[in-house]
Amino acid sequence: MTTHHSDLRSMRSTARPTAGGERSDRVLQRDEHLFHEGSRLGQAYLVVAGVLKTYLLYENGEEQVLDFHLPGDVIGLDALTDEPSYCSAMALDTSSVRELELPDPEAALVSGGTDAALVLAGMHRAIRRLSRRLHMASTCTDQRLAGFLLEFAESQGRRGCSQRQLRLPMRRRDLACYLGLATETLSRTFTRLQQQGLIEVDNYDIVLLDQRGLQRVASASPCQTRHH
Amino acid sequence: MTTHHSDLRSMRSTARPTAGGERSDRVLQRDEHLFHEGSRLGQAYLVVAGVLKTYLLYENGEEQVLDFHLPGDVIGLDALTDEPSYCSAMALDTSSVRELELPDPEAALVSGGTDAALVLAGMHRAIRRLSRRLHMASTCTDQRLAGFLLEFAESQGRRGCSQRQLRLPMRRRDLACYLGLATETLSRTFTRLQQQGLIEVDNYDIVLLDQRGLQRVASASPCQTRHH
DNA sequence: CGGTGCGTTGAATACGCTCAATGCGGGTGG
DNA sequence: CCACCCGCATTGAGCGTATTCAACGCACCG
Repeated sequence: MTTHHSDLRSMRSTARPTAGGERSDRVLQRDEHLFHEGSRLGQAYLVVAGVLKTYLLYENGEEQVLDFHLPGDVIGLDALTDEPSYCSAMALDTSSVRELELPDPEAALVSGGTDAALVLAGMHRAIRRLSRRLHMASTCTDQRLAGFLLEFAESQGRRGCSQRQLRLPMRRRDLACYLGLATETLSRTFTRLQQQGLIEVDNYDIVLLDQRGLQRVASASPCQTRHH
Repeated sequence: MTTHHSDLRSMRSTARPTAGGERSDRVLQRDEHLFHEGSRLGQAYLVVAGVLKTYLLYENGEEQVLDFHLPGDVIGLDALTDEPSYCSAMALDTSSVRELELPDPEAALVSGGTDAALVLAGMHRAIRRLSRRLHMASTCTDQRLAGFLLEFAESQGRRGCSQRQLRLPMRRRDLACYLGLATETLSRTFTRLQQQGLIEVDNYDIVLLDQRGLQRVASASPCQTRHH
């Protein structure tokens, strides 16, 4: 989970020394990965020396750095959920990390369908979502709105409603604050998508005319903007 | 914690029905708050009808909407950590929510210094940090870099190092990806802050000359940009 | 009928991005 | 030891996009 700037003090108390003394540290060379997105961790890591970054890579090659990790930080709280890691970790310089034994309570807590596991999974999902939105925040407006509409449609689908016809439950101002835009810009973006024949806008009622087209817009690389 | 689009299915299993049958739903009018930032929750809420937003308000009056919550969503997983809620929740329209009893295991799990509580607190912090960065992502470059430098200085302080003289452990490209900028823009921003006498830049070595000035830049309102 | 809230549209500006060139240090090989 | 290259940071010019400020349209309501 990439706990940000956790201090040693708090983790020491949770780290359970391996029977028989200190576990040896693992050394990473510059540009070497500690783990990759999607891998199953099994344990967290304490950064002992050096510096690492956790990051996400997107389809179009863009990279979103999530955090930098300096000595004393802990990486990979992910490991506590039974989900695969949602990000990659790479050493920016020669570094050294120590594996942390996960304390027993979590081991029990994480596996199976315990209540706590559900909560952890929920927070895990929230972090993944926020990371994705952090990246979306530096894309062009069409991309952001298209992405939102698709996601909203999907959530409507999960509720058993139409995935094509949407009724937005929020005012423009709130949606603008959600997407990080000025309301005027949001408005213009709606009409632009409409002019491209991707959606039909009638105030709060939106029809997704071309779902595939929206997908394309939502995941376009930055420079594809200028062809029209 | 604002669990995003958790479905009913998974939460029903964790909700413990109050002894003696259904708890009555609480109805919120449009623009009415369910809870405010900083308040202690004690329980989570299931959205039954209507729509709510969770959001953060910043010093300068800007608002960052974190999420919209539709029927079936759960708000306030925050309640599981013993931290006060880090965001506010407001009804965007007449809405109805149901209080969820927290299952016993968490009650025990959350209180005191259990290991699990540490982990939850860590994830909680991560979510708060990401939310903040999400908002920073739509501010001007000076603000973003100033904010980063101050935060980095503080983290250095916690490690017992100088809070004035920094040695950045990452390349420009990584920092740019972290801040959501082009490396050229980041470079220009460094020199701009230097020209303003706020910092001194020598490759990876940065000196914070005017910490208060940086604070001011970091938390400026959007239109304060154009006075110089 | 005149307010008020909200969404849209228009014009001008500012800001960050792209592409290209330059600077600079640290390697490597002749 | 020097020449050259390579990676990386910086600087410059031009451009595109989002923002700001302003006006207008429209529905709702007193």
